[in-house]
Amino acid sequence: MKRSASPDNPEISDAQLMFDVLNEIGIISQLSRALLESRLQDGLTQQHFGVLNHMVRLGDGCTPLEMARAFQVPKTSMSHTLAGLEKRGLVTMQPNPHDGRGKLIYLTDAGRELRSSAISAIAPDVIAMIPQFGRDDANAALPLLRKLRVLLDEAR
Amino acid sequence: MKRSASPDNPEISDAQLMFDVLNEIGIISQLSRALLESRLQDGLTQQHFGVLNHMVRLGDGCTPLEMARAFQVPKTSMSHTLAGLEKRGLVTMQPNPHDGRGKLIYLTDAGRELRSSAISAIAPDVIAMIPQFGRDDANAALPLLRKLRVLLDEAR
DNA sequence: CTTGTATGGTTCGATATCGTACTATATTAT
DNA sequence: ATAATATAGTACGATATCGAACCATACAAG
Repeated sequence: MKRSASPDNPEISDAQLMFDVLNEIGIISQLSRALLESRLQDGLTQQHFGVLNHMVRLGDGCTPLEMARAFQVPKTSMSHTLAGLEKRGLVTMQPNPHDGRGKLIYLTDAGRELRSSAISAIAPDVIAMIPQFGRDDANAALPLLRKLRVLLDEAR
Repeated sequence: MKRSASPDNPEISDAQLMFDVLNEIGIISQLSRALLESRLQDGLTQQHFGVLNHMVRLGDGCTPLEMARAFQVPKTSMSHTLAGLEKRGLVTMQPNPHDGRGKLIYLTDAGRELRSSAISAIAPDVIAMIPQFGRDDANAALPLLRKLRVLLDEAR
Protein backbone atom coordinates (compact mmCIF):
# COMPACT_ATOMS: atom_id res chain seq x y z
CA MET A 1 0.00 0.00 0.00
CA LYS A 2 2.02 2.92 -1.26
CA ARG A 3 0.99 6.47 -0.74
CA SER A 4 -0.87 7.53 -3.84
CA ALA A 5 0.08 11.20 -3.96
CA SER A 6 3.27 10.64 -5.90
CA PRO A 7 4.22 7.93 -8.34
CA ASP A 8 6.76 5.53 -6.94
CA ASN A 9 9.68 7.76 -7.48
CA PRO A 10 12.83 6.04 -6.27
CA GLU A 11 14.25 9.22 -4.81
CA ILE A 12 11.20 9.65 -2.62
CA SER A 13 11.17 6.10 -1.38
CA ASP A 14 14.89 6.22 -0.64
CA ALA A 15 14.32 9.40 1.30
CA GLN A 16 11.54 7.67 3.18
CA LEU A 17 13.94 4.88 4.03
CA MET A 18 16.39 7.42 5.38
CA PHE A 19 13.64 8.96 7.50
CA ASP A 20 12.88 5.52 8.87
CA VAL A 21 16.52 4.95 9.76
CA LEU A 22 16.76 8.29 11.52
CA ASN A 23 13.50 7.65 13.29
CA GLU A 24 14.74 4.35 14.69
CA ILE A 25 17.95 6.03 15.72
CA GLY A 26 16.08 8.74 17.55
CA ILE A 27 14.06 6.21 19.51
CA ILE A 28 17.12 4.12 20.35
CA SER A 29 18.90 7.23 21.53
CA GLN A 30 15.96 8.12 23.71
CA LEU A 31 15.77 4.62 25.19
CA SER A 32 19.47 4.31 25.86
CA ARG A 33 19.59 7.70 27.49
CA ALA A 34 16.67 6.83 29.75
CA LEU A 35 18.24 3.50 30.67
CA LEU A 36 21.60 5.03 31.44
CA GLU A 37 20.17 7.86 33.50
CA SER A 38 18.07 5.42 35.50
CA ARG A 39 21.37 3.88 36.58
CA LEU A 40 23.06 7.16 37.47
CA GLN A 41 22.61 9.02 40.73
CA ASP A 42 22.58 12.62 41.82
CA GLY A 43 20.81 13.75 38.67
CA LEU A 44 23.78 12.96 36.45
CA THR A 45 22.83 12.99 32.80
CA GLN A 46 24.02 11.00 29.83
CA GLN A 47 25.96 14.08 28.78
CA HIS A 48 27.79 14.20 32.12
CA PHE A 49 28.67 10.53 31.91
CA GLY A 50 29.69 10.85 28.28
CA VAL A 51 32.18 13.58 29.05
CA LEU A 52 33.76 11.66 31.91
CA ASN A 53 33.91 8.50 29.83
CA HIS A 54 35.44 10.30 26.87
CA MET A 55 38.20 11.75 29.01
CA VAL A 56 38.98 8.46 30.71
CA ARG A 57 39.25 6.74 27.37
CA LEU A 58 41.00 9.38 25.30
CA GLY A 59 42.82 11.39 27.94
CA ASP A 60 41.93 14.57 29.76
CA GLY A 61 43.40 18.05 29.43
CA CYS A 62 41.15 18.84 26.49
CA THR A 63 39.33 22.09 25.91
CA PRO A 64 35.59 22.72 26.25
CA LEU A 65 35.35 23.38 22.54
CA GLU A 66 36.96 20.05 21.70
CA MET A 67 34.41 18.39 23.92
CA ALA A 68 31.54 20.21 22.26
CA ARG A 69 32.77 19.02 18.89
CA ALA A 70 33.25 15.46 20.09
CA PHE A 71 29.61 15.29 21.13
CA GLN A 72 28.34 17.55 18.37
CA VAL A 73 26.56 19.88 20.75
CA PRO A 74 26.68 23.70 20.80
CA LYS A 75 29.50 25.07 22.89
CA THR A 76 26.99 26.76 25.13
CA SER A 77 25.46 23.39 26.00
CA MET A 78 28.86 21.92 26.74
CA SER A 79 29.69 24.90 28.90
CA HIS A 80 26.66 24.12 31.02
CA THR A 81 27.49 20.40 31.20
CA LEU A 82 31.04 21.14 32.32
CA ALA A 83 29.83 23.59 34.95
CA GLY A 84 27.68 20.79 36.35
CA LEU A 85 30.64 18.41 36.46
CA GLU A 86 32.82 20.99 38.12
CA LYS A 87 30.16 21.83 40.69
CA ARG A 88 30.03 18.13 41.59
CA GLY A 89 33.81 17.97 41.86
CA LEU A 90 34.15 15.48 39.01
CA VAL A 91 36.39 17.65 36.84
CA THR A 92 38.52 20.74 37.35
CA MET A 93 38.96 23.56 34.88
CA GLN A 94 42.36 25.21 34.58
CA PRO A 95 43.35 28.19 32.48
CA ASN A 96 45.04 27.09 29.28
CA PRO A 97 48.71 28.09 29.57
CA HIS A 98 48.99 28.38 25.79
CA ASP A 99 45.85 30.43 25.22
CA GLY A 100 44.67 33.08 27.60
CA ARG A 101 41.09 32.73 26.37
CA GLY A 102 40.88 29.01 26.88
CA LYS A 103 40.52 26.44 29.60
CA LEU A 104 41.62 22.87 30.01
CA ILE A 105 39.51 20.21 31.65
CA TYR A 106 40.96 17.57 33.93
CA LEU A 107 39.36 14.59 35.62
CA THR A 108 39.47 14.43 39.39
CA ASP A 109 39.81 11.18 41.29
CA ALA A 110 36.14 11.46 42.15
CA GLY A 111 35.41 11.80 38.44
CA ARG A 112 37.31 8.64 37.57
CA GLU A 113 35.64 6.75 40.37
CA LEU A 114 32.21 7.89 39.39
CA ARG A 115 32.80 6.84 35.81
CA SER A 116 33.91 3.40 36.98
CA SER A 117 30.91 2.85 39.16
CA ALA A 118 28.59 4.11 36.43
CA ILE A 119 30.10 1.56 34.06
CA SER A 120 29.55 -1.14 36.65
CA ALA A 121 25.99 -0.02 37.16
CA ILE A 122 25.08 -0.14 33.48
CA ALA A 123 27.15 -3.16 32.44
CA PRO A 124 24.60 -5.80 33.47
CA ASP A 125 22.00 -4.21 31.20
CA VAL A 126 24.40 -4.14 28.31
CA ILE A 127 25.64 -7.67 28.88
CA ALA A 128 22.08 -8.91 29.02
CA MET A 129 21.58 -7.67 25.47
CA ILE A 130 24.64 -9.37 24.03
CA PRO A 131 23.02 -12.76 23.39
CA GLN A 132 20.53 -10.99 21.13
CA PHE A 133 22.75 -8.27 19.71
CA GLY A 134 26.35 -9.35 19.91
CA ARG A 135 29.63 -8.87 18.23
CA ASP A 136 28.44 -9.70 14.73
CA ASP A 137 25.52 -7.34 14.81
CA ALA A 138 27.58 -4.57 16.36
CA ASN A 139 30.33 -5.03 13.82
CA ALA A 140 27.79 -4.91 11.04
CA ALA A 141 26.12 -1.80 12.40
CA LEU A 142 29.15 0.26 13.34
CA PRO A 143 30.50 1.06 9.86
CA LEU A 144 27.05 2.02 8.66
CA LEU A 145 26.52 4.28 11.66
CA ARG A 146 29.92 5.87 11.26
CA LYS A 147 29.25 6.59 7.62
CA LEU A 148 25.92 8.15 8.45
CA ARG A 149 27.44 10.25 11.19
CA VAL A 150 30.11 11.60 8.85
CA LEU A 151 27.49 12.45 6.25
CA LEU A 152 25.33 14.28 8.75
CA ASP A 153 28.33 16.06 10.09
CA GLU A 154 29.23 17.27 6.61
CA ALA A 155 25.66 18.34 5.95
CA ARG A 156 25.63 20.76 8.85
CA MET B 1 45.32 -11.90 23.02
CA LYS B 2 45.74 -13.56 26.38
CA ARG B 3 42.67 -13.90 28.45
CA SER B 4 43.91 -12.99 31.87
CA ALA B 5 42.66 -11.04 34.83
CA SER B 6 42.91 -7.88 32.81
CA PRO B 7 39.77 -6.74 31.09
CA ASP B 8 40.33 -8.29 27.68
CA ASN B 9 37.54 -10.64 28.37
CA PRO B 10 35.11 -11.28 25.53
CA GLU B 11 32.12 -10.18 27.52
CA ILE B 12 33.80 -6.87 28.29
CA SER B 13 34.90 -6.19 24.76
CA ASP B 14 31.46 -7.06 23.44
CA ALA B 15 30.03 -4.64 25.96
CA GLN B 16 32.50 -2.04 24.76
CA LEU B 17 31.33 -2.63 21.21
CA MET B 18 27.77 -2.06 22.35
CA PHE B 19 28.82 1.18 24.04
CA ASP B 20 30.42 2.26 20.78
CA VAL B 21 27.25 1.53 18.85
CA LEU B 22 25.12 3.48 21.29
CA ASN B 23 27.61 6.32 21.27
CA GLU B 24 27.44 6.63 17.49
CA ILE B 25 23.67 6.49 17.69
CA GLY B 26 23.60 9.27 20.24
CA ILE B 27 25.72 11.51 18.05
CA ILE B 28 23.66 10.76 14.94
CA SER B 29 20.51 11.52 16.86
CA GLN B 30 21.99 14.81 18.00
CA LEU B 31 23.08 15.74 14.49
CA SER B 32 19.83 14.81 12.82
CA ARG B 33 17.83 16.71 15.40
CA ALA B 34 19.96 19.80 14.90
CA LEU B 35 19.66 19.54 11.13
CA LEU B 36 15.89 19.08 11.23
CA GLU B 37 15.33 21.92 13.67
CA SER B 38 17.46 24.24 11.58
CA ARG B 39 14.90 23.68 8.80
CA LEU B 40 11.84 24.24 10.99
CA GLN B 41 10.42 27.63 11.88
CA ASP B 42 8.65 29.13 14.83
CA GLY B 43 10.72 27.16 17.33
CA LEU B 44 9.22 23.84 16.27
CA THR B 45 11.18 20.91 17.64
CA GLN B 46 11.94 17.47 16.30
CA GLN B 47 9.37 16.14 18.75
CA HIS B 48 6.67 18.45 17.34
CA PHE B 49 7.49 17.39 13.82
CA GLY B 50 7.65 13.75 14.81
CA VAL B 51 4.16 13.81 16.26
CA LEU B 52 2.67 15.49 13.20
CA ASN B 53 4.49 13.10 10.87
CA HIS B 54 3.41 10.07 12.85
CA MET B 55 -0.22 11.07 12.67
CA VAL B 56 -0.11 11.84 8.97
CA ARG B 57 1.43 8.47 8.26
CA LEU B 58 -0.47 6.25 10.68
CA GLY B 59 -3.68 8.17 11.17
CA ASP B 60 -4.81 10.62 13.81
CA GLY B 61 -7.36 10.21 16.59
CA CYS B 62 -4.81 8.56 18.85
CA THR B 63 -4.37 9.25 22.55
CA PRO B 64 -1.56 11.18 24.22
CA LEU B 65 -0.40 8.00 25.93
CA GLU B 66 -0.17 6.13 22.64
CA MET B 67 1.98 8.96 21.34
CA ALA B 68 4.23 8.87 24.38
CA ARG B 69 4.73 5.14 23.85
CA ALA B 70 5.38 5.54 20.14
CA PHE B 71 8.22 7.96 20.86
CA GLN B 72 9.28 6.27 24.09
CA VAL B 73 9.09 9.47 26.08
CA PRO B 74 7.43 10.00 29.48
CA LYS B 75 3.78 10.93 29.23
CA THR B 76 4.54 14.22 30.92
CA SER B 77 6.92 15.15 28.12
CA MET B 78 4.36 14.23 25.50
CA SER B 79 1.75 16.26 27.33
CA HIS B 80 3.97 19.29 26.99
CA THR B 81 4.72 18.61 23.32
CA LEU B 82 1.02 18.26 22.52
CA ALA B 83 0.22 21.47 24.38
CA GLY B 84 2.75 23.22 22.14
CA LEU B 85 1.15 21.80 19.01
CA GLU B 86 -2.31 22.76 20.19
CA LYS B 87 -1.21 26.28 21.06
CA ARG B 88 0.10 26.63 17.51
CA GLY B 89 -3.16 25.33 16.07
CA LEU B 90 -1.52 22.26 14.51
CA VAL B 91 -3.61 19.70 16.38
CA THR B 92 -6.83 19.70 18.35
CA MET B 93 -7.54 17.67 21.45
CA GLN B 94 -11.04 16.26 21.92
CA PRO B 95 -12.39 14.36 24.89
CA ASN B 96 -12.36 10.62 24.27
CA PRO B 97 -15.99 9.54 23.91
CA HIS B 98 -15.14 6.06 25.16
CA ASP B 99 -13.07 7.09 28.19
CA GLY B 100 -13.90 10.09 30.32
CA ARG B 101 -10.28 10.37 31.46
CA GLY B 102 -8.81 10.42 28.01
CA LYS B 103 -8.36 12.67 25.05
CA LEU B 104 -7.98 12.11 21.35
CA ILE B 105 -5.63 14.08 19.16
CA TYR B 106 -6.53 15.19 15.67
CA LEU B 107 -4.51 16.95 13.02
CA THR B 108 -5.75 20.29 11.77
CA ASP B 109 -5.35 21.43 8.18
CA ALA B 110 -2.59 23.72 9.37
CA GLY B 111 -0.89 20.72 10.97
CA ARG B 112 -0.96 18.73 7.73
CA GLU B 113 0.31 21.70 5.78
CA LEU B 114 3.10 22.36 8.18
CA ARG B 115 4.18 18.73 8.06
CA SER B 116 4.24 18.87 4.26
CA SER B 117 6.33 21.98 4.12
CA ALA B 118 8.69 20.63 6.75
CA ILE B 119 9.19 17.52 4.63
CA SER B 120 9.91 19.72 1.63
CA ALA B 121 12.35 21.78 3.64
CA ILE B 122 14.36 18.82 4.85
CA ALA B 123 14.13 16.62 1.75
CA PRO B 124 17.05 18.22 -0.10
CA ASP B 125 19.37 17.44 2.80
CA VAL B 126 18.19 13.87 2.90
CA ILE B 127 18.37 13.42 -0.85
CA ALA B 128 21.90 14.80 -0.87
CA MET B 129 22.96 11.96 1.40
CA ILE B 130 21.47 9.20 -0.70
CA PRO B 131 24.43 8.81 -3.07
CA GLN B 132 26.57 8.02 -0.04
CA PHE B 133 24.03 6.21 2.08
CA GLY B 134 21.32 4.78 -0.10
CA ARG B 135 18.86 2.00 -0.24
CA ASP B 136 21.32 -0.80 0.38
CA ASP B 137 22.86 0.78 3.43
CA ALA B 138 19.49 1.73 4.83
CA ASN B 139 18.13 -1.74 4.24
CA ALA B 140 21.15 -3.22 5.95
CA ALA B 141 20.89 -0.88 8.91
CA LEU B 142 17.16 -0.97 9.54
CA PRO B 143 16.80 -4.55 10.79
CA LEU B 144 19.75 -4.11 13.12
CA LEU B 145 18.35 -0.89 14.50
CA ARG B 146 14.91 -2.39 14.96
CA LYS B 147 16.36 -5.32 16.84
CA LEU B 148 18.32 -3.01 19.07
CA ARG B 149 15.30 -0.85 19.74
CA VAL B 150 13.21 -3.85 20.73
CA LEU B 151 15.95 -5.04 23.08
CA LEU B 152 16.27 -1.66 24.74
CA ASP B 153 12.52 -1.42 25.00
CA GLU B 154 12.38 -4.76 26.79
CA ALA B 155 15.24 -3.77 29.10
CA ARG B 156 13.37 -0.79 30.49
C1' DC C 1 51.56 49.79 17.66
C1' DT C 2 46.98 50.14 16.30
C1' DT C 3 42.99 48.38 14.28
C1' DG C 4 39.98 44.88 12.49
C1' DT C 5 38.59 40.32 12.80
C1' DA C 6 38.49 35.58 14.53
C1' DT C 7 38.15 32.50 18.37
C1' DG C 8 37.27 30.43 23.28
C1' DG C 9 34.13 30.83 26.60
C1' DT C 10 30.22 32.59 29.53
C1' DT C 11 25.69 34.97 30.46
C1' DC C 12 21.02 35.30 29.72
C1' DG C 13 16.45 34.20 28.33
C1' DA C 14 13.16 31.13 26.19
C1' DT C 15 11.74 26.67 25.86
C1' DA C 16 12.21 21.47 26.58
C1' DT C 17 12.55 17.46 29.53
C1' DC C 18 11.01 14.74 33.04
C1' DG C 19 10.19 13.10 37.99
C1' DT C 20 6.86 13.79 41.73
C1' DA C 21 2.62 14.67 43.08
C1' DC C 22 -2.00 15.36 42.01
C1' DT C 23 -7.04 15.01 39.88
C1' DA C 24 -10.47 12.50 37.65
C1' DT C 25 -12.34 8.54 35.74
C1' DA C 26 -12.33 3.49 35.12
C1' DT C 27 -12.08 -1.16 36.73
C1' DT C 28 -12.02 -4.82 39.98
C1' DA C 29 -13.13 -7.18 44.21
C1' DT C 30 -16.06 -7.82 47.80
C1' DA D 1 -23.12 -0.55 45.79
C1' DT D 2 -18.83 0.42 47.86
C1' DA D 3 -14.12 0.29 48.48
C1' DA D 4 -9.58 -0.51 46.64
C1' DT D 5 -6.74 -0.06 42.93
C1' DA D 6 -5.36 1.16 38.29
C1' DT D 7 -5.10 4.36 34.49
C1' DA D 8 -5.22 8.98 31.55
C1' DG D 9 -3.77 13.21 31.90
C1' DT D 10 -2.05 17.67 34.05
C1' DA D 11 0.57 21.00 37.35
C1' DC D 12 4.71 22.16 39.10
C1' DG D 13 9.53 22.52 39.99
C1' DA D 14 14.31 21.42 38.95
C1' DT D 15 17.42 21.04 35.53
C1' DA D 16 18.90 20.77 30.46
C1' DT D 17 19.26 22.74 25.87
C1' DC D 18 20.56 26.16 22.88
C1' DG D 19 20.51 30.69 20.19
C1' DA D 20 21.78 35.58 20.70
C1' DA D 21 24.54 38.68 22.69
C1' DC D 22 28.57 39.49 25.07
C1' DC D 23 33.60 39.66 26.94
C1' DA D 24 38.37 38.61 26.64
C1' DT D 25 42.25 37.23 24.22
C1' DA D 26 44.59 35.99 19.89
C1' DC D 27 45.97 36.94 15.42
C1' DA D 28 46.46 39.45 11.03
C1' DA D 29 47.08 43.61 8.28
C1' DG D 30 48.75 47.93 7.69
